[in-house]
Amino acid sequence: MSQPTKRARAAAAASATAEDPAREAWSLIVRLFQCGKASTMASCAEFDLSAAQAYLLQTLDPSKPVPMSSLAGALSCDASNVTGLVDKLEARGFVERQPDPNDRRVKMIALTASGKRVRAEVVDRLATPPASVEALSKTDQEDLVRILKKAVAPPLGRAAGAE
Amino acid sequence: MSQPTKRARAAAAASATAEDPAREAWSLIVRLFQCGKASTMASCAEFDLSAAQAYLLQTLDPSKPVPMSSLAGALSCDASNVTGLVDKLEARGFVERQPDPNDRRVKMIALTASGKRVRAEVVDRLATPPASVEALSKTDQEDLVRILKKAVAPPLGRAAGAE
DNA sequence: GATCGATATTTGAGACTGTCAACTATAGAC
DNA sequence: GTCTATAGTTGACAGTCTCAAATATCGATC
Repeated sequence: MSQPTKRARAAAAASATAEDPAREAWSLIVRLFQCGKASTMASCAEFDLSAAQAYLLQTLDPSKPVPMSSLAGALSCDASNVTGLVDKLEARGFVERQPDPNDRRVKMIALTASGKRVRAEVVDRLATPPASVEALSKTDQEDLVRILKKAVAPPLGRAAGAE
Repeated sequence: MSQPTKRARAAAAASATAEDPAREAWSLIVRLFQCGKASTMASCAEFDLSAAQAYLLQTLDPSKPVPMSSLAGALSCDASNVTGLVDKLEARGFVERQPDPNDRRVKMIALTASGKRVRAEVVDRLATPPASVEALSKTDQEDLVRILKKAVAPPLGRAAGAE
């Protein structure tokens, strides 16, 4: 802790620019997510779902089918990727492709009855936080929720107030 | 909101059990991370690195080589996976395998000079938060940092106070 | 110091994710 | 009707990741 040259530069980068709390917060969120990854994967495995499949399932609104293109948008991935994921979930009877009466090009993806059941379980299971989050004080947890709510976009169906 | 049966169950699961702030916080963190994923991938692409490669680079401590098994632990993935990632980074001259004088089985992964440079840039770039985080008030950002710091494990080298 | 069971790393096979480019079918405009 | 744009699918390919099997080395034991 004595040569400002290399040492300081490395330290500043390592701690992700301490002068900007937004950058630091983001780095911490990424790290936290990463440290929960193992448990997330394990949860998915319990349902014989890959992370991508589970996330797609989670993204679906049980009460409202969405076109595949919307899914591609929500998952920020290529449309052709969604085709493959839906194929697998459809093969297991969790989702089905429905025609859109207004546009015969689009296929609406809807959860089946069994899909809704599984989705509910998956969502519940994936919400299980790593121990380090559980260990925070109730106050910290509530503050976290309050702040994070401002920072996340609303899920697929809800357009900030619509229902 | 009238039939407690299906409706309530689905709603409770969908909002990630509002009664437990830890669960809700975790769900929000996952969502937030996901919404920053696209930008993260783009940042990695700028350096011609995959997300996994960038993350491995980021995990390395510029001042201290670590055995591959530690990396596997830190990335929570199989050791054989680390072999492949290190192969690619080594081919580009960012890391090198060094012998461990104490145990000839282990290979210590060290950043090269160019690897240290790239790592610093990558770390800096990946710390760039999505707009929604940037948009939070300074107070919220600082609270976030304060709380999140308690919830993340220290990085590879630092054993909670050692240096 | 030879042997045995554990550990670090590598290799190869195989599943899955994800991208791109090409294709089909349909929509909407002119 | 013809043209251009869009939704979804397909096939080729790169990358990640896991598992099981191999190799080298360690540490302890006889």
